[in-house]
Amino acid sequence: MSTTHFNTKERILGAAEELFAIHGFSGTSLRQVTSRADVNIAAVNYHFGSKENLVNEVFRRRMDDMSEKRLKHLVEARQAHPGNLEAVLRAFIEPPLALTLDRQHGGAAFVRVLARAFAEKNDGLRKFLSDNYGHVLREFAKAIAECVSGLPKEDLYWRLDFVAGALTYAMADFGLIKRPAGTSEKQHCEKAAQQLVRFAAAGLRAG
Amino acid sequence: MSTTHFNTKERILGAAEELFAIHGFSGTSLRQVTSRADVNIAAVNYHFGSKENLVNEVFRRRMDDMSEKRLKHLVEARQAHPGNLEAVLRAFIEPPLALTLDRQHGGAAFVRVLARAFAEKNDGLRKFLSDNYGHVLREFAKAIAECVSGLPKEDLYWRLDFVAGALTYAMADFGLIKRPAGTSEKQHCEKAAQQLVRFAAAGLRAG
DNA sequence: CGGAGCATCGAACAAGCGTTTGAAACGAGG
DNA sequence: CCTCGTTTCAAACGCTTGTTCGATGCTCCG
Repeated sequence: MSTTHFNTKERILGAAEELFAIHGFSGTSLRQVTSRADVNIAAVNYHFGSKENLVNEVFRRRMDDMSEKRLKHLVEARQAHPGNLEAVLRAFIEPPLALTLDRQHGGAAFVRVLARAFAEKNDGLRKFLSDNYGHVLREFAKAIAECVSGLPKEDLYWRLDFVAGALTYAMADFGLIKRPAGTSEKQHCEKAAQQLVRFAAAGLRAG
Repeated sequence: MSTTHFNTKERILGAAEELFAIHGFSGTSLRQVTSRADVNIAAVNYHFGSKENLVNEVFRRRMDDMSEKRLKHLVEARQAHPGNLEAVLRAFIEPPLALTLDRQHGGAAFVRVLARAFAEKNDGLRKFLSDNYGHVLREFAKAIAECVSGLPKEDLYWRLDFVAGALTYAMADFGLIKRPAGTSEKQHCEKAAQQLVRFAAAGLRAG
């Protein structure tokens, strides 16, 4: 069998993801991982070869899925609402934010792992991400440029970075905003997406 | 004497700051720190008591200064340009961005340490920051509310988080933007500030 | 000179780290 | 039934971690 939650490999990936989100990569020991996964310590090196390799696999498992979703949404958005900036931004913002809700499959933990990956000056990891998923960002840059006519390329790149930063913050719920008691997690996530789309659209259109 | 770069305590703080920026808190060993500071390993626990305490001191040394600068700029901005959103944003954005230039005193390293602090789920550290410097953020929230009339409090807080996220990203130069070959570091920093102020102002004013 | 007090030193501590080992358990196919 | 390849296991590997220790050097004051 391949991807049930009950084989050793998947259990290790899940536990590692959760612990990396909380304590960081170097702050998480393999013994913590294997203990949470209820698995022998030697299983990590048997299945993944090394700790560094485990880190990479934790990323690959989610990033592939997320990038695919983003690009699919982008295509749909450009067909359904040609030239509409908000639609493009939703395609960029909603897939990662939706992961926040995916508590069952551990997606919630992954968004923090992702945020952390950018803070860590881990060059190997950053190169891995840039090499494998950089084309997604470039695709969105093109789409946005078509929606905001007359925006110089330099300004566009600056603002795309700002949007990415704001998104990262929102995903990892750093900051001031905490989910109010009355609202569900789903509502909170939709609120975040809606707020960010409005903010980012206005920022990208700035004169 | 108190704050020269040549006594043991300051050398440790400086080395720790640089290494924390590169390898993170748990990724940096005290032996790396003391080796770079050219100091005996026991000096850390003698002067700071523990590694955790050293981390806090690394923050306190810079944050006090930065918060003071931000609030001072804010007061000046409100006097010189009452009701002007861009002026308020400059007071918020420029002090941390200016640290990027302060390579001589290690400020450049600190901005990365700061970015990392938010990614690390280190609750002790986050509480420390929120307790000691939360009032600064609240002060800016008030000032911005006065500049953008009719903006609901909820929207304001969301957008403040987005600005903070974008700023963090810009400071640590994650993202796409890299300094072009022809421009000085100072020019690049001013460009970042100008771009971010324009972007954030438009975002905050979004209808 | 002599002792007090602070700072620094090399050396050691127990604990935890990532990784490796060799043997035991397992299910499938001859 | 027995063997083969795969997976899991307890135990140990050598090494690094944060921290502590007692001794040594230093400076200042009586």
